[in-house]
Amino acid sequence: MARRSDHSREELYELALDAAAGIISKEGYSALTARRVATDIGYSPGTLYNLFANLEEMIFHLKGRVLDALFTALSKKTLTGNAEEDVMKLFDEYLAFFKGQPEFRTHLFEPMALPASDLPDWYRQKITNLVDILETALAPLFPAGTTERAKAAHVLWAGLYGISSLDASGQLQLVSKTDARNMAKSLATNFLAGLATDTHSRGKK
Amino acid sequence: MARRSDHSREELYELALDAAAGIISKEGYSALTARRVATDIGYSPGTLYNLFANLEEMIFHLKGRVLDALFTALSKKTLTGNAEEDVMKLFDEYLAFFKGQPEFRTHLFEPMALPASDLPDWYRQKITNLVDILETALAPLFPAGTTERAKAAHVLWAGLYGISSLDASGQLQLVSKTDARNMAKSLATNFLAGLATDTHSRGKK
DNA sequence: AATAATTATTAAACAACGTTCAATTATGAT
DNA sequence: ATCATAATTGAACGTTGTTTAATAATTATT
Repeated sequence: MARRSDHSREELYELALDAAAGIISKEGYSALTARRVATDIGYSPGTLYNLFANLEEMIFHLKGRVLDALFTALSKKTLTGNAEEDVMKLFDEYLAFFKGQPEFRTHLFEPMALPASDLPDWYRQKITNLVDILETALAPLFPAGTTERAKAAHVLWAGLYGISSLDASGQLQLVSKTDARNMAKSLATNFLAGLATDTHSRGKK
Repeated sequence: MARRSDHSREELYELALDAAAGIISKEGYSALTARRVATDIGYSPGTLYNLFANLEEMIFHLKGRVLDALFTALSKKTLTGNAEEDVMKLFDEYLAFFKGQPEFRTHLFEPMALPASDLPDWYRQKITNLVDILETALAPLFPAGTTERAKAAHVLWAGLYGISSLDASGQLQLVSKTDARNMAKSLATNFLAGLATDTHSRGKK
């Protein structure tokens, strides 16, 4: 019942998130409890409440970490200038990132069940950064900074999110034999081909 | 501490799911507890465990109900034979279905966090039925029963799921001003246009 | 250097949760 | 009428998230 100073506040923060991630990947999301994290880092549950407002906030910060890690993975990819090829490159990396870690995909990559206005700026920014990578891959197809480009990036982002979501939950294999990569490729190819026809011929309907 | 027979097993089942849905829509998902449902239907918590193995299973059945309701809503739409128009009709109905009920979309339309092989057949069937509606709308574009048609339906389904997911969590408004319907339209239009080019010209790469 | 203020840490407690179970009583079968 | 079966319950168990008063280490002030 005393002060310790074995770790700084920042160290404690990292320690807690490390422990939380380890628990989830080794024993599943349901094993993640405040007491368990506290035990694993050698502190009492109360200490966690000095770092985070509550468990939910701790998990929220863990989600932030996942966004960071995905950003790092996607950033490593070098783009060729061929939009379709580059989009597919990013799609592949995205799917690979979560492969073998369905627990992370299922529980740490979901949107919050909260009004978006309550999302802190640092979290919004992490998402924006991710979508921006995709938008960059679309640069060859659009003049810079157009709303069309942003919109296309968002549709691709949301579409891939959906594919990855159904894949992680095993729902893809329910109905079709098509795997996630196959579907992602179909999305990228056809959506981009469709964009091309839009740009060229304006007299559709 | 006695037997009652005020309601049959089936009535009790419906009563419980009614109560659960009411609690969620009125007070949010976090208010949904076994004790609360029991209180609302005038039984003790133990009775719920005579109906369902556990709370999770009860929620699972509630999810089945949501799938049924969505199926009913989508089935009412009459298709015109114009694929793009019909797909958009279905997309609109889908988005409208969850509008104003984000709690349902967020918590009762998520894939399970379980191995797909554990999903009971009745649940798989409900999902299949939904995707089949979408596949029907693609009939004008493909010979019946082709894997291409099924695949296209699944990509559209997953894509819409992603859009609706990010929308429900408010993440769409985070980065762009494009709303869900707008994005759904972009997905439908461009993906279908892309499909058309695929069918016609086979000499891409 | 001594004292005061602040901060980190903890053990213990609280209320609420999911779930189980022995006891009890109504129903259905013999 | 009797027996078996099934439904219902209250009470209990273990666990959870969270709060709090007490305690001791650090930091600030003099």
